[in-house]
Amino acid sequence: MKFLDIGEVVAQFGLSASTLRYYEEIGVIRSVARHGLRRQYEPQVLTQLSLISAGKAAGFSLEEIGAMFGPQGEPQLSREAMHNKAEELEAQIRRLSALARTVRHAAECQAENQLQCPKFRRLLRLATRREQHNRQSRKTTRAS
Amino acid sequence: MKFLDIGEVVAQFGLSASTLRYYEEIGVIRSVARHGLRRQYEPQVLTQLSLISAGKAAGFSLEEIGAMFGPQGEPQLSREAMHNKAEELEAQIRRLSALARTVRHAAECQAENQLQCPKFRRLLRLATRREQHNRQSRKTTRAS
DNA sequence: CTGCCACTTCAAGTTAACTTGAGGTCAAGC
DNA sequence: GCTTGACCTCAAGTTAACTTGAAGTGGCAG
Repeated sequence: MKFLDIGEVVAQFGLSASTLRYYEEIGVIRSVARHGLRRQYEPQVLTQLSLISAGKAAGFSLEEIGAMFGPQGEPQLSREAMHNKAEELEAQIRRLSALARTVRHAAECQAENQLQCPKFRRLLRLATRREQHNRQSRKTTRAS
Repeated sequence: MKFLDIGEVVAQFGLSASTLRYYEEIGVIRSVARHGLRRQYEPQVLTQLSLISAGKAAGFSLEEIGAMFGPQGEPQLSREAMHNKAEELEAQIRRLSALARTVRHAAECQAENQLQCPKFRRLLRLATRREQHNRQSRKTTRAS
């Protein structure tokens, strides 16, 4: 088994070394050994970092993401939990799609002020509907 | 013209009063008058808050969002800028869709450890591709 | 006219997600 | 065997986005 030095992970994935150490400190990734002082990572960690980065882009906090992995770094979610996550993602996608349509319309709309355009307002209402239950209301600490 | 008290905005939109004051302080919304000490908002502000909340859900910072409004609170983006925003949103949507598909697959996949499943890894690579140019690399301050 | 209470300001605190800096370690190449 | 440089630790700093708390103000119901 060939392990990866932190520098190799940095080179291959593009996050800074301090970020990787931070991720390890809060438990979202782990190193499997030391070479002298130096952390050694399994090549798997690159896949895991992809997962983390995708999760972050989807609006999950590192804490939430960390909870999705088992002690050995394997994704550990029940089928039901995963279906739930997929639901959340799809809801988020619907909202973003509505927003994208809204922005497209605004770009083409003739009204000099978009807030006056009824179609814009209707689209906007759609884009914002049912947002209460997502990142916004949880903890109210930052949202997104 | 009927103006809204901060409490009415809170009641109708669901953000806290301190958040509204904060938004005003950093310039993403504005109040148009005072009644005694009390801020008075135009009803328009509700639409604007929808826009802000949608933008946040899409991963824009309040600073970026603030830059999308003119001094009177009207959305002020060139057609080109709006098309660009729409592109960004659609790229984000594609990534989220790939992620959602990945999660769905993981939920149904028979492999006991998803990281071993080749389809999962391929989906994951798709979900993460070309992510460099988004929120991640800007300022590196928080990402997501 | 009095009191209440929904607002106000301003300073300081909080949380997540990192970064920075100072000072230390150690394997590998010369 | 010495130096070098890539790593290490630990504490403290930073930024965005808010929240909290203390102390004050003023319209309006009674």
